[in-house]
Amino acid sequence: MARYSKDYKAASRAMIVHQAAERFRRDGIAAVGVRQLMAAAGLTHGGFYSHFPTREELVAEAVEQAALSTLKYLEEAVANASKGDALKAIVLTYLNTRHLEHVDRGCAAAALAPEIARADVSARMRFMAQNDAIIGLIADSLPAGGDNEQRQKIATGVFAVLMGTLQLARITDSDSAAQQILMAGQQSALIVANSLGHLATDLG
Amino acid sequence: MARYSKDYKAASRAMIVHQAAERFRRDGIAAVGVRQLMAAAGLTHGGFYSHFPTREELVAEAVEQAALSTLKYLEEAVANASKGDALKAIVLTYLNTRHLEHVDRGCAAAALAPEIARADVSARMRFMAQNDAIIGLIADSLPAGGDNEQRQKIATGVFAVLMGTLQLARITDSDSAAQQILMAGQQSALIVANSLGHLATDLG
DNA sequence: TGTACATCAGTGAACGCGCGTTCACTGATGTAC
DNA sequence: TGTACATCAGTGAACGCGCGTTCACTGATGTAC
Repeated sequence: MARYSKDYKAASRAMIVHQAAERFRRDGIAAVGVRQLMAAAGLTHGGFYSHFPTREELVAEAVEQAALSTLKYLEEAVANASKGDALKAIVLTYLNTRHLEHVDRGCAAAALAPEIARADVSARMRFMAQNDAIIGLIADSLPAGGDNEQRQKIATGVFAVLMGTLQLARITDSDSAAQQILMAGQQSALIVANSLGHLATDLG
Repeated sequence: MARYSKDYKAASRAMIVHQAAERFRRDGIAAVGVRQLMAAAGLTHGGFYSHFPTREELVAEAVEQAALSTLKYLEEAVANASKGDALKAIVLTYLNTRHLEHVDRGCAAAALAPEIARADVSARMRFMAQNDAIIGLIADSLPAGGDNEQRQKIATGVFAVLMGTLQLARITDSDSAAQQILMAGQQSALIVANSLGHLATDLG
């Protein structure tokens, strides 16, 4: 691409965001510096501030993009699933060995949720917009039943199981323990999803 | 306490671990330096290495202690609950506004799971031992039914909902949205717990 | 087409700062006689 | 009881290093004529 073509700088910027989205998920947001990131994008660090006003702004953008790519990945899984199997497709796409092992390409929430909670308000809001879309996709994939509010609650619960399960499985040192955790999460996610239409459990 | 009494140095060490357990949860493990930690414990940084061989060793110990204190807190909630309400007590103790707001005193998994997954093997194993005890407490609090293996799976799923829900609720900028997430998590956790004895949902 | 100049994406030295870790030291407390 | 010495928890300067950020500069590409 020509250095002065309309898209040249945009491509550099996209590369920086792409590398950040991967490395933040792999190493943690706090552990990745501007220099390493620019080097990973094939650039030197000095140019960073012609693309982003601050490192924080890149964090917001990278986290948003990471969440967006998980949304797209799950949408694809749903599109490829046979009718009625959308939810099962989401659960098995999210809770499997490949996703367990590829933190850097996986769900931003699973890799970074507590760190995102400590980020500035703009990063949190941009992340949440994408993550709410994921929860919306889950809501649309639930079995029939319930009003919109109830479906939203159940979808939120399903996502919490998925994310929490993946995080737990990533902490263990044993492959077999990780597999057992993944299977527990699969079962629990489907239990929550299939509860729609049963009597709601009341905390009374 | 006398400077040369048997417990003097042990008390300093305990103070360092205590401060680390709080600050790691509040700010993230990577964001807390040895100097700030020693200052918070009322000491200067040079003495750190007469207590711990490396910062990593403190991380392992602080994370273990943080998880242990959550275990004790939940055990107390169970002990104070009327018979048959143990699980409900755990869910309402874990998913409430107080816990949401007090990251520094709360569940280590909810505050740090992805960072713990990146820590060295000793930290991960020591954390997991305590966290498995929490899951064991949940298993013991489930309604009757199921074999041990099934109860363990369900307890793992319940914990994943609890942890995942708290993390999601902490990301939002809005109190009311956080409350809605907490309520969704409460409902989902109880749905998973009460599934014991129903027909297991199969992934077939 | 060839030359002069403007543009601007990217470079790399430099800023002050905090990191994890080491180490010679201080000085209060303990023990020996 | 008083003095001399040993112990050792804690101190703070110093090490090399990477951080986020700034800025004067480079040099390839573009435009004007």
